[in-house]
Amino acid sequence: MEGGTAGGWRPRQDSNLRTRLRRPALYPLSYEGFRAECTNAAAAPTGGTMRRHRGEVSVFPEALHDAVVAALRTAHQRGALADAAVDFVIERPRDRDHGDWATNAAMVGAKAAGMPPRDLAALIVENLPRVSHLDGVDIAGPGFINFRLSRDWYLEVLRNAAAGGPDHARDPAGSGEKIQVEFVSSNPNGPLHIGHGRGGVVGDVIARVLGYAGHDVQREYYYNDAGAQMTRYAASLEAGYRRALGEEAEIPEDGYHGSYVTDWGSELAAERGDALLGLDEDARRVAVLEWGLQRAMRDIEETLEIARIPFDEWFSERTLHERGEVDAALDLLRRRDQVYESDGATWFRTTEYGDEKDRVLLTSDGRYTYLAPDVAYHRDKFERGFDRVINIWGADHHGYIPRMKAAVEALGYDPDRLEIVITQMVNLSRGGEPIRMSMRAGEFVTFREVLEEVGPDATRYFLAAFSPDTTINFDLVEAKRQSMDNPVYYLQYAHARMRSLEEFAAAQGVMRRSIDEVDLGLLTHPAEIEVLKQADRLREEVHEAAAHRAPHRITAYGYDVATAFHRFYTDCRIVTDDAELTQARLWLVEAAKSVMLAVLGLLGISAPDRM
RNA sequence: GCGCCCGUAGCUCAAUUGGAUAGAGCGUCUGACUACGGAUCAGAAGGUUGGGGGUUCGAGUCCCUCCGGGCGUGCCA
Repeated sequence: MEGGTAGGWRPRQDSNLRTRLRRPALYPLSYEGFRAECTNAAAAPTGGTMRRHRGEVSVFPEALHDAVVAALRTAHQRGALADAAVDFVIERPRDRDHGDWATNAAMVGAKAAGMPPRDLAALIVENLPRVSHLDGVDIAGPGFINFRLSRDWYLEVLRNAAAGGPDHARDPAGSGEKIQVEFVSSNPNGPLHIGHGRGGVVGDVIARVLGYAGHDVQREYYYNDAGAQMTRYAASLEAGYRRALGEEAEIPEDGYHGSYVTDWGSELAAERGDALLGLDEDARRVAVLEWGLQRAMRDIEETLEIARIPFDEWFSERTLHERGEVDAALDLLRRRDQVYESDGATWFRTTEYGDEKDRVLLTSDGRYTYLAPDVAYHRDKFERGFDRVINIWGADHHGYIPRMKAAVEALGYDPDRLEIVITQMVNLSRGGEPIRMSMRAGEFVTFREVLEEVGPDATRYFLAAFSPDTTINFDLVEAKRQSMDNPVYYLQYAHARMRSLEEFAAAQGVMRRSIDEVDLGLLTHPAEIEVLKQADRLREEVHEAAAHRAPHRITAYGYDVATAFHRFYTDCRIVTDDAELTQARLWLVEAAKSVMLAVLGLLGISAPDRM
């Protein structure tokens, strides 16, 4: 068997099997690694193609990559090509009329081959080995080689999706990395706002997508239940409490002025009466703080539950202090000579890692800055054995990336294992009227209120549908309108139609036979095949969304699936007098339902039977 | 000033991370079921991708430079 080091045409050592499926764990960067992975994963090539785990039939685009490499080698052995390396890709053509897959191999290799791209393309096609389910190959444009798959392939896709249910394209648990996704992590001193909501939905969908792609995912919420902001919160809440009891009390200038402070102050008064007034100042402050912490956490947890955002771990900053991890982390930095004293404060040399200035860890009056526990926290994360740690942060925190990266590196970990996803801001409005948001200064619409007004499905769709890099304008009136302004209903309606079809068929006395007894070859209508072509994209779309931490690709894909199904529904009557065709089409509906349920599940959106 | 994000159709956004003729939805206009749900489907119009320069077979995408918007830039969190 040819090894990766054999002469002749080959991918460059660092070349990337650049399909739309790209996670290293499944699709290693080098051709050699790729081959080794196949062997190790008990997914060795069978015949000209490969089969994956559990009889999964997704052999593309890998089979095409192999075939092109083989063609290049054959051409080389026949003396038609000089020895060279080429870094080509197998990808979806942008224009679907060009075929199912395409490669740029002839274009990127033309220079090394010393021949025009189209000539090299012809040479490749000439030497291409047989690939099952490959129905046509042609050369187009500047030298693209386009591949067309057979209808039989898509019937395989149907069988796989129909039999496997919503998880039919899921990669085996643990086949990827061990990843922690930490998100929301709002301080427990008030309700969540829409920005937290966006981070929550983005983090949640990323976690779901990573899990579907085979990664072992842990979801974590880190809350700062220590530090100066909690003291200010307690002081604010105490003022609210005193007012509720009829006393004169001012919320401190640097405190929290939202209406919830008044509300929760009244709650506290109702619960405890004036009992806290009898305590000495320190005891009272502690009591108020503890009550306020619980109250805020309860509100946050309830809100996240409404939004269907679960967490595996709620991580308290206090526990870091209590276990001495903050001091230990600082000691470690001292031993590594990463800190120094200046102006009475303790500084961290983050500039040595590319930060624009050094940062204070211990203030001149001996208090930790927020950075100190954060350093300890990130050390704790990596000590827990994650291959990768992903933090979802709001845009207002982007300035902290360099120092966190610096901390991770200074602690001795590869900073690339810490990844920060920044979500841009959300501007709330109602009917075009901007709603000003200010956590500290007063009025704002909470995330919970948005969920209650718009509904979790529409809210989640809206917050997931845009690239995290895009600033979102979230209009409450638009978002809850049940129209095309919010495509979530378009997706849900597709599913409701599928369910409705099942019921209709049953009411007509039509039951699905075993798929093995059904002639799927009767499915020839373009709208039928289009549904299957969309279904075939599920796995690669998940991997793409996972690799790029891009939830919006799933909403876009779901839209395409729904479009294909609605078109099919319009063009092809499913339940007819033709019993055989009815069977085939009912199975097609079943396959489409698997895909739709997978998408809705990844988005955390409900799949109603009727609407 | 410096750093990060953004600038694409009237509006809201995509664009397989350098691929082929830049795509969707909304809005506008024109159409479609005597049976499975019209929250549907088909079609049309709509673009100098903010401006300029560069890199190469090829640029919305990468580099430089202007212009405009947002967010940061604390011994606050």
